Amino acid sequence: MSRHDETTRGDAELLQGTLDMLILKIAALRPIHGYAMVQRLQQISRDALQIRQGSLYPALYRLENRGWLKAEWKTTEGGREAKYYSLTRAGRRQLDQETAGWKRLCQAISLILETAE
Amino acid sequence: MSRHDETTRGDAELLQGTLDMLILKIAALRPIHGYAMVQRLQQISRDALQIRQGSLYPALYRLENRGWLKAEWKTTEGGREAKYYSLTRAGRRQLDQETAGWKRLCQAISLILETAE
DNA sequence: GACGATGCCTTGACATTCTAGGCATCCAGC
DNA sequence: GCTGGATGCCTAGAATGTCAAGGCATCGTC
Repeated sequence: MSRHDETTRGDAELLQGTLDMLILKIAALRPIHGYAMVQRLQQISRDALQIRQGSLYPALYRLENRGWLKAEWKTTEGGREAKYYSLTRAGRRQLDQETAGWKRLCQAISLILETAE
Repeated sequence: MSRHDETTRGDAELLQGTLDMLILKIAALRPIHGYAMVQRLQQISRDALQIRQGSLYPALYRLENRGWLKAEWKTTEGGREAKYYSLTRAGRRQLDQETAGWKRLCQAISLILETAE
């Protein structure tokens, strides 16, 4: 996936506030570097989610700064240096909290959307 | 509900991008004025959603400007003048579209969150 | 040696939401 | 008659997060 792919279309935007949760979740599965996160998220969501690098890296920086992620340079299978992110204990808590909040909001919005009359 | 109630607590934030959809939905049920929207949304969502007036009114202005809502001054049951909003045809389309997008995103995020291993 | 994929990053614009106020009217209670 | 709360509208400014659009370096392949 080259840089040009990500600039071709503008749909598939995500909801502001969910990106952190998604990143934390992906990092919780196993340590992973940024570039791979994009692909993994896209793959799991069956192309419904398309995270931009311009959104991802600032978010990673933010999450690391808040102590929810920790980074470590390692070598990929491809033999390159990459920054692997994994969850801290606080990150785990944060993920749980955000997940709970997400579900609450989801339910609330469903209540609204399904109101007839 | 006075202004002071809404400044006392800071939780129950909503996701950026969902407010427009919620407003359109509420207005689709029946013409309604801004002040009542807040109460209605809170009531239907069982207090899970708390819309701030400072978010609401700019949003109403935005939606009206885009041709999705139309406003009309009428008298409330309480005998006051209030601005009643209702959906335009384009607003109806927009609501359907946003609802579909919301469901798609919801599903995508669920896929991520429910990924084990 | 050009091009695509892999990897990282930054800058600036943009939109949306929140904070924190303001204003006017009406009614109930003291 | 006055005060405070509820009903209704609105705004300015800050904070935040995302996006667009670039840049850089390395590697492999044609």
